Amino acid sequence: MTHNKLPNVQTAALTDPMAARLGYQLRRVSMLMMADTGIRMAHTGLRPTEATVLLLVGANPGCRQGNVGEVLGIKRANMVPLIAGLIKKGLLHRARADGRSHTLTLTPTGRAKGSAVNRLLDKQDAEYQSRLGQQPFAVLLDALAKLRTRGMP
Amino acid sequence: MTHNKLPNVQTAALTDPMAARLGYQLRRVSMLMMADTGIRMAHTGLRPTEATVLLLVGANPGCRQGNVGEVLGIKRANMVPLIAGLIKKGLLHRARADGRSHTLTLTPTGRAKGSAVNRLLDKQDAEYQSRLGQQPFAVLLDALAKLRTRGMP
DNA sequence: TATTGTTATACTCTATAACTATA
DNA sequence: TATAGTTATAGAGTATAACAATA
Repeated sequence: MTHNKLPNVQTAALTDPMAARLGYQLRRVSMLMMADTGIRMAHTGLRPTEATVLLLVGANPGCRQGNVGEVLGIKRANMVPLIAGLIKKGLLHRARADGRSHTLTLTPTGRAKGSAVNRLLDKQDAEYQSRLGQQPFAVLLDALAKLRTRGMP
Repeated sequence: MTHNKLPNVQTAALTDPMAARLGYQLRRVSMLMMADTGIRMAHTGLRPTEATVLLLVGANPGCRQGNVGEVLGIKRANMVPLIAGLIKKGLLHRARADGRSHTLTLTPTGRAKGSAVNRLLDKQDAEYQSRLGQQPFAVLLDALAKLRTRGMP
């Protein structure tokens, strides 16, 4: 055989010591799926994080801004530009609850976007579920929920 | 009852429409676990990303820089400061393979750090496994592997 | 011409500390 | 005094485009 290319340390597939690491695999898959979500919702003009805020406010009209951040794990300081952006896009309406707290509601446009996002996520989850199989998909979601509640330190 | 605090829309626990969304839960859990990993390895002076590079090089002495990035999903451009940092810390040794490619190996110090990181990750995974149960833990890892290979678009 | 590493730069999301004003 | 929102700023990680040197 001429041009026999024996695998050497340079060209061989590397052994991946992370393959069995839960944290690493969670991160890689999470990033892949997040990127996929981002592409799927690009036409809405929303990024994944903005979309979650939109959906949460849609499900809880009149909720307070700080409460949204609490539920989504977004720090108060980081909520400010996020909310401002959604208001600027005409998707969110902010009103004073009392002198220091704000109340959030979707505008009609925001509700429409929210529905579009929900349909899109339904489709995405359906695709992933059919890839994994219904039962492993359910086990996966259940395991993730357990890891969130039965407290990470 | 004086001071009867009836739950209202402001103080009530919000309904979370993301609860059943795979992508969202993956992201939240991934971030929690990543942060936990970061805390556990803080004393090594390494961040999680640096640690993965260290472990991969440790398992594949003499591998090329670009190949490491490929396996870990890190772009070439972002590998540069990452590798430079590890060399500066005395953990990594870089040599020329040919005029354009570099070869990476761990220094003795790097090997020691790698072992420490591996022990630490073993412990972490063991803890999470005992929280979830052995079987769901295995199903979880398997599902994640499937989601990575049976290609995300 | 394609590959390897590099530079420069921008973007997303997150983290921290300090400030204002209200309760 | 504690809370809600805000400002400013830093950081980690990622992404893209363009370049030099080499194969």
